[in-house]
Amino acid sequence: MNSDFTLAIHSLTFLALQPDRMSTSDAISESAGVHPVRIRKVLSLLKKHGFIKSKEGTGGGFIFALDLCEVNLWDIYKITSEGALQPKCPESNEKCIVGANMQRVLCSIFLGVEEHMGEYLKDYTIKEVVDLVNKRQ
Amino acid sequence: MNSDFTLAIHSLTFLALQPDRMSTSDAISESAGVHPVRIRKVLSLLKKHGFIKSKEGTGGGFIFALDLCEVNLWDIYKITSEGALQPKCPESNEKCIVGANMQRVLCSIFLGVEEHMGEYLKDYTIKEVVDLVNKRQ
DNA sequence: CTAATCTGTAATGATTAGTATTACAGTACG
DNA sequence: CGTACTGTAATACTAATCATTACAGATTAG
Repeated sequence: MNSDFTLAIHSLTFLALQPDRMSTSDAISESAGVHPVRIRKVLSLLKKHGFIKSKEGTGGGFIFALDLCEVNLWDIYKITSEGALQPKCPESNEKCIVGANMQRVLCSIFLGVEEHMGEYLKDYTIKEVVDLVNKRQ
Repeated sequence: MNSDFTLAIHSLTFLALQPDRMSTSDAISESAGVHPVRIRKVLSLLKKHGFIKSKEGTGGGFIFALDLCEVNLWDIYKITSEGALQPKCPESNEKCIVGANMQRVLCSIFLGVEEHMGEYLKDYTIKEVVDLVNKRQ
């Protein structure tokens, strides 16, 4: 799994703590320790799904578009990393009963895992993450 | 995540269907569509944890050491891929409250996710996987 | 209107993770 | 002995991830 998921969480948490003004991709990228273009790519996704708004030009940047409680980690996972759990199986041998069926079986298992994980992630909203970040300063 | 986890499941399922004789790493690798050395590396792990036995030399190979119901997918995940969910965060900025705390928060969240996934995977034993593989031949 | 400051995105290059391959030592058997 | 295996290290290849460069478009300040 790439780190788009964690970068999205990082970005949203950052924005959550600056609710009154625009934050630039430079500021967020400095906080997260990655390249600004990378952050803009992630933010672009988040914008497309309506979690944040953006504004170009001087004084522009990004800002939260929803209430912190309305965005949970499962929403974020789905748009950044859905399907990432399943390791890609090489084409296995159709002549072997195991090879011929394993891929199907593994797919269904991993789908189940992801779904199950979803139930867990739904319980974490950005509000909760913000609270955790604030807890130990 | 690399595919050691799925290769381990594949190998064990293969062995489960050959309970009376040794299977070689070549046979398993052909079924799984990967290189024999790779399979031997995975099998080496499984052996170290007592799931299978091996024998060198002519007529040697690998064979299941336990009852199929005694091995569940969580056991296998733990020895092949524990911690693999967490994407590695780059060193973030200690001067920013988000950067300084996000890593700790994400770690605890991912630990929770993995633990939760464990509850799900514990319900799948190799026996169940074998049944699924046999279902549609 | 022009320069400065942003987002948006494509394209390229670097780095790292994952995998295949080679090589060879060690064990067992006939 | 020679053959057929496991066990493992070392190297090479490939694919995924990430950084960087480049530049077009939007917005604002002066």
